[in-house]
Amino acid sequence: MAKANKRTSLADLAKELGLANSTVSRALNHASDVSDATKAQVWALAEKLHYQPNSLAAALRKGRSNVLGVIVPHINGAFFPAVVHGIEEVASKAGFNVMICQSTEDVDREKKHVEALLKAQVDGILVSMSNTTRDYAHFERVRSQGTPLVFFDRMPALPDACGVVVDDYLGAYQVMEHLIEQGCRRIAHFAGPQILNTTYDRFRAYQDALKAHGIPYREELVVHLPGSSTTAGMTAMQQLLQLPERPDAVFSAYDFPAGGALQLLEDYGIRVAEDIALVGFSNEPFTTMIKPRLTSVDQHGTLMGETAVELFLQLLKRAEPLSSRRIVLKPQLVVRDSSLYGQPAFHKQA
Amino acid sequence: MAKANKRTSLADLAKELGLANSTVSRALNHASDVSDATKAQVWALAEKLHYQPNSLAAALRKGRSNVLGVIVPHINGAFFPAVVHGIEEVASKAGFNVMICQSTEDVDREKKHVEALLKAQVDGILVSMSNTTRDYAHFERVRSQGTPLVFFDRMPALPDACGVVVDDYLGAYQVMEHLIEQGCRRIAHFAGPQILNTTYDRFRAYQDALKAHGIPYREELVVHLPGSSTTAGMTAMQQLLQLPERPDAVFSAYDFPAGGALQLLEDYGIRVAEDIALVGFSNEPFTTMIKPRLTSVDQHGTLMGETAVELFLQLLKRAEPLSSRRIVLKPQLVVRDSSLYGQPAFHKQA
DNA sequence: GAAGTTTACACAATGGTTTGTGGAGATTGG
DNA sequence: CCAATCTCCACAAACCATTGTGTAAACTTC
Repeated sequence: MAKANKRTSLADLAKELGLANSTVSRALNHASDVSDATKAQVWALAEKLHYQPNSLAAALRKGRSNVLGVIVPHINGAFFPAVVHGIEEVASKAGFNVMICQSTEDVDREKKHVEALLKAQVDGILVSMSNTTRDYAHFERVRSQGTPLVFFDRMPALPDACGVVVDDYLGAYQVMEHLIEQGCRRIAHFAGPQILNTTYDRFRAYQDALKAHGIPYREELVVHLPGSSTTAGMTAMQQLLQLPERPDAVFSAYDFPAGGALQLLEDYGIRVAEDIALVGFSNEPFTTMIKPRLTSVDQHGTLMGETAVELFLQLLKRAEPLSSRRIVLKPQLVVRDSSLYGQPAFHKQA
Repeated sequence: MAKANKRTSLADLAKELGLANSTVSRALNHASDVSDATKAQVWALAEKLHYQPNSLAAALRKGRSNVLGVIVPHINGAFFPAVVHGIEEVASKAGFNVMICQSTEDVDREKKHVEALLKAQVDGILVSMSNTTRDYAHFERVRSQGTPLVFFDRMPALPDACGVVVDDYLGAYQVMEHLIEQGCRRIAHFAGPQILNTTYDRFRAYQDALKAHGIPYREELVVHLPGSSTTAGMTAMQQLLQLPERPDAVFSAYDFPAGGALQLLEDYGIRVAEDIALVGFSNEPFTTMIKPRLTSVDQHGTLMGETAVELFLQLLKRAEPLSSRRIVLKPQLVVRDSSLYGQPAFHKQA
């Protein structure tokens, strides 16, 4: 009665049955070249001994681990969790395990995680870049090894990069057209880090939309946020309120700062929607809970995660030089009370 | 100029340098029994050839994968993402990769994920049970294999189960005492599934607190939620409003239903806080964004994740029969406007 | 009934690393 | 100068499953 903690291996089954390892393996897997009788024997014993195949050994031999690596900047807010949700859903269905890492917006940790995932022989890596990533050498390494690499949401400006993003430019442009349609003319912008394609595109759309509608671009109406927190939005709003002339709308690159601005405006007795329109970006759950409900842009996080995995699966099939594919999802402008300029937003009747 | 896509292995280094595999291995690892000169040689060549150790092979040989499996019911809301955040943080720091799975509240998927993780030779499993889990055979299997098993938040009623939970009973009891202190006497409860220790404890505390303060328990004031959504809370509130006598407080086992109730009450012109106190549970981000701000209970999700990993690391060290340890975190009642019964909650000045 | 095909399995190599053992050469001590 | 000790490294087994090849026996076919 020793420890006997050792898991039963395929070889144990073989020895017990007087078969060769290969026969047992074939009996358990593709199962050609082995009689139904022995198949039954093998399966019965496997069941009885609680045999569990060792994925590591199989992966080592087959050169395929069925593990998918994922690197996200963080797991805060609603967006990235939604993406992870979608990723896990589809990956799991396709027989893949998901290894998750967060870079915490730190390129060094991002690099380390890439290394660790490659060492773990993952079959592919899904990554949304940190906002401190400047060079892409660590990503090049992945591709040069032949490991499928799929970006999502935040992707580098490389011509041959695969990924799935949402059309931030379009989403932001729609926001702007909506605001202009509402009669807003002094539209302010809370900008995110310009190094990221996402927030950069939102800013670009802000500028282009102004231009297209003959509205002059005023630098003083753009506040670069230090983060995406509520308080960041409050101080940004405070800054705007100190201008000689108040903006009549604010388009924030994130939802939480918009929420902060909303709170601050309330404290100042300035009525959101009636006096100043407010729009966020991301469609966080709280946007439907607050008063007035916040107009925002949905990024389809779950769909993005699902699509990213499907793209990965495609890359995995073809051993070809990984044709660069970029899938662009359409964002959805969700108009709610906060952007209906000039109209009383509170107590709108059902 | 063939494909040459093959990654360079330890054996390649050995051959190139005319050394034995063992020497190269020792040079790269603990590095005793090998001269500094050859160590340098090995490292130099490893660098030059971009050698990346194959974790799978190492894990297979060492019987240790440095992978931690995590099973969560889902990745929605703020709580579970926070836990995952904490888990990844500490696990990563300890040199572990994290494999994440969601059961989607489906015990069958939970079982499959347990199987998959064991096959993947994970060094331990962290799990928060699905609400459809009735028997714990699949968990017993894990422990019988000697794989450390740590529950978090939702754990089974087994005497020898390890895990980290928050004291839901205490949190809920504090909610009740707070409400009673505010003068509430007809306190309603939105109850979660009674199969889960968490929501069961919240309900139990609700009952006990009433009893302790000589307030009769009224069955009609308890609504069992079909889910934890906003709409679930709205219909539950609607149901309560049809009672001959209105409750003067609602303690919801989740935040979102409380938010839904708040919206419904507003539609009916019933003032939250003034006319009816409202308390949720989980301290979702939206609780601070809405008006009135929602009183809630913080579950310290991130801390829970961190603690769970630390508990796992302890279990991993000792090969002993895994002493059952249950770590209980203190929840934090966060009193905000919505529960200040009788007081006007809106426009409270700063 | 001989030649050719199929069936069902065994043998052995393979994947990449770790680790116990052993041994040649260099060093030290008496 | 010989024995004892150390250094530094090689050899080979082990981890566990997969897979190409080889080979008996059973079967088909004319």
